[in-house]
Amino acid sequence: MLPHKLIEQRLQHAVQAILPGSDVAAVLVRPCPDPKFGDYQTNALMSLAKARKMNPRQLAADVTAKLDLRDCCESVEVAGAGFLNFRLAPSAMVQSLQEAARGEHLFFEKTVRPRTVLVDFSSPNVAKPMHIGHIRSTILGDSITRMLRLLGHRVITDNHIGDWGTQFGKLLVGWKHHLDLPALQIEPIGEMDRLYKLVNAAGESDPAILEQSRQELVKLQRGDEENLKIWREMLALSQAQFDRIYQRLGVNFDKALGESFYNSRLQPLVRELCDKGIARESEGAIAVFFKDIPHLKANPALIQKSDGAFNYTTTDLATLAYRLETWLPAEIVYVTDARQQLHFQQIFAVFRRWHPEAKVNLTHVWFGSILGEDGKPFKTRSGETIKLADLLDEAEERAFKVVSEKNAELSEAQRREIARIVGIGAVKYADLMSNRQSDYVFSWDKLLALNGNTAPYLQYAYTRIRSIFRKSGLETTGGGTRNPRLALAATQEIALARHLLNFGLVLEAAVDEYRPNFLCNYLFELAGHFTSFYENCPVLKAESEMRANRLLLCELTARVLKQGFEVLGIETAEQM
RNA sequence: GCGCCCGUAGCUCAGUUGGAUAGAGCAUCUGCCUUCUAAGCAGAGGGUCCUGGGUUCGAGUCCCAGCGGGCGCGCCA
Repeated sequence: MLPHKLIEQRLQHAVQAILPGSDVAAVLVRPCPDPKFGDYQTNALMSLAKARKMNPRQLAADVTAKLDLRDCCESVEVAGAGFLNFRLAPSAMVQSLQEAARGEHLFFEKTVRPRTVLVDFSSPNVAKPMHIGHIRSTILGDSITRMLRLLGHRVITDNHIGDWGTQFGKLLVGWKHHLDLPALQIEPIGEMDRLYKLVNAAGESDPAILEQSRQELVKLQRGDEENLKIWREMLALSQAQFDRIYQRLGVNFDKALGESFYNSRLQPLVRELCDKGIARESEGAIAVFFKDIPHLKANPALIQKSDGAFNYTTTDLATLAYRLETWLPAEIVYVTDARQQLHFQQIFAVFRRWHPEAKVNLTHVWFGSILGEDGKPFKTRSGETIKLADLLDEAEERAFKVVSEKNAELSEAQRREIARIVGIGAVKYADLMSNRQSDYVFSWDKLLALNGNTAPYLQYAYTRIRSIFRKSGLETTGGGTRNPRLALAATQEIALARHLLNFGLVLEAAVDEYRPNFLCNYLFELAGHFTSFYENCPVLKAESEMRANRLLLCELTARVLKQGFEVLGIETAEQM
């Protein structure tokens, strides 16, 4: 068991003994903010004492007296207002490193309570280019999925593609009257996008075109063969585009049930909500009102428009119900931008009335916008939305220039591959490293910077380790079990080892709050500890035992970095 | 008008159940490449955490009010 888990467990038992019946779930340890205090601390005893009007230092002393941590801690001390500081015994730290070296763990443990989680993210639209607005959802959703799976949860990813709706009326008019077939073959998305914009603009000055679009839409919805055929072709062309982007990003979905999949469920759903008295007619539409929910009081949810058509609230409700009956998830996570908060509050509120018995957790993991360096929504110079494919191309191109400068002796193919890993990694990392709820300013110079909290800096730390192993002629240390006398002496060695031990702690926090940036910060600090070690502690030039110890630290650091990157969806290169 | 979010170093941002002396990168300044990749390291300066109250042993974090900014608010998604 990892040392901090062991401490936590014993601590909870001790608290239970001193304060029978108290809720010890919140009695947790975390790394000390400053190593001078120790390795781990708990401040939970202060709040327990407060709630009981006890003397916090006395409580801490009483708990300490009940604690036996001689096998893993050098000292346990009461400090300050009632902190309890734990300093690990060097042997406990070494033991943990050796377990990791033997492959018994990588400083994290799988959950003891695996749950089924459905993650809904990305959701691009048919016949439109994927753009900058899709990137955060895609990358955050993918990383959240990877982290959950690493900790042993069962995850189903479902891409809720926008493949139905009023835009198809205009698209059909465009396709039938203005289609440029050669252009469609070369650049299908661009052509469909052009058709939509063309008809949309024409409709603004000519009501007849709008009427024509409505007619085509109605025909499609009624199952007209010709329109369905065109619609299916638009879907296939779009899916090919999505697949190319997802392949570049290394993102996979278990399911891609678009909005159209739920068409047949919408009318029955509205009828059921009306029959149950949850929804009612209002100004010609069908709406759900929330008189009893203060912040939704002024915001009823429309589930059927006055013209009889359904909207995305209807579809989302049908989708939610389908997912629940199909996969029985304990939780459904929606990864979308902040502007949809009200929408999801409405969806969740309607759903709770509709299925009050359902135990499922519904979570809206929302995120802020990507801004340009002028602080306004990120656009091209001409004011167009930035296409995702172009963004990725530019990232690779810029990375290629840097790699070529720094490492001109590598072959072009090698430099291209490194540029791909660094460029895509940099775009992803920039998105994941900031608090997802803040807007962030997109800057090529910052995300491809070679220092600071960036993908290239972290990837570089990894290549330095790999370089040591190449030079040593060893692939790895071979597990390090042949070095039972592992001892850490230099302060940089100890700082690095201590940080390695906290990987799992951080991973759990990142998953609990769906905040990959916790993991990014951890990896940045790990890379910092490593480079500091690298500068001060020669590895290959060290004498036999010290050399083996240092090689082991290198190997474990590389493994944690690689594993950390992997759950962020970022690749590593052997050299840069 | 109502609701949500934000305001931390010159700039861009972190800040984990409220917790110990508020951190990082950039920029500025000072050192370090006959030594495992200097895409690096070591160090320095730089703060009324928007303002004012409150709760608390303890507030950047919680509550209230105000100022400033972003976003959302029935037939788009």
